[in-house]
Amino acid sequence: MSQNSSPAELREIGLKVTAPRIKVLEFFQQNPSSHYSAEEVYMALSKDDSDIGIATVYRVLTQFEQAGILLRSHFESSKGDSRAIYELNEGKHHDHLVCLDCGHVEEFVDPAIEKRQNEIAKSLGFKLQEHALAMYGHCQKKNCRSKKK
Amino acid sequence: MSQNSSPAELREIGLKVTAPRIKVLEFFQQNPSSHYSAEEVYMALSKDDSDIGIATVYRVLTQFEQAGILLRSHFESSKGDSRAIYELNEGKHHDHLVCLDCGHVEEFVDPAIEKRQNEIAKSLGFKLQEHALAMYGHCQKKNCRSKKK
DNA sequence: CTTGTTGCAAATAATTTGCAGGCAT
DNA sequence: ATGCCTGCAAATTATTTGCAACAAG
Repeated sequence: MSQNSSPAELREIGLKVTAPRIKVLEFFQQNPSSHYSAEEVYMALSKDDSDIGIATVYRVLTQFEQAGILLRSHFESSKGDSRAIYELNEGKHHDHLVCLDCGHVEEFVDPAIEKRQNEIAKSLGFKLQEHALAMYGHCQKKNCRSKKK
Repeated sequence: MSQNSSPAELREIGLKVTAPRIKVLEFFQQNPSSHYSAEEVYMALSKDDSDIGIATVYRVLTQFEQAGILLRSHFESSKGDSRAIYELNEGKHHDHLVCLDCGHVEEFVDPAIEKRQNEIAKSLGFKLQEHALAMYGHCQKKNCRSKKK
């Protein structure tokens, strides 16, 4: 049944059910709460089997983001790593804490911060629409640094 | 005297005092609390007078950022505007509130938010190093939208 | 069928780098 | 003098787009 959710979701959005779309959607559903760049999705799906072009991956990711299925972020610490990162949109808004060494991403929500943001925007005369808060630091996992490029 | 501060600062950093560097530094000093992309700095300096290459602008901006004279940020709302933005580093940390219509940038600092960030990082086992908080919304200035591209 | 979709290659956009000549010290 | 700098053009990186062949409904 979790298998069938893919085609259904796609139809609801008005997108034809094609192999590339199903593969991308399943990839994210199989790895919830994980963050991937277009290149990483492309690599993962390529190694798996058939031929799916990188351009198609970009197109599908964009369509999914516009449909609200995926969320796009950009994590840029001082040493700019300038590529978009996608994750499954599980409804609940959250911010990110990224490990500068291994790339591990923790998600979190803080009511106090959200509240202050709204107050600040209002006091400065802005109609707040969205925000992006990313914190960068060093995690303390044993396997940290493993992803270091 | 404010004129002489430029060459002095450059020497302290160990960079030779050259025309491009002086021009870029003065450009930012003449427009404090303003945010510019490499392209905008290049345009502004080109229109002014002599020939300074865009590559040199990028090199100088990078050097100034590494020297701590400038701060680099990336403002990316949903409709990704993917270019780096530089501003004079006036010592005091702050976050940004960007108008999605005219590009106007307001700076702010909120002790409550800073405090919560540290607490969150600690609770998740991270040694926090830096963070980037950008809020996006609509300002209410009369001349808003003028910068809309 | 008919229009949406895909892979490939070429095109963009932002930024970086190689190189030979110039300039600051 | 001499090594740091600069402009120009070519190279990179991330992402987008044109196009003809192809497949979903």
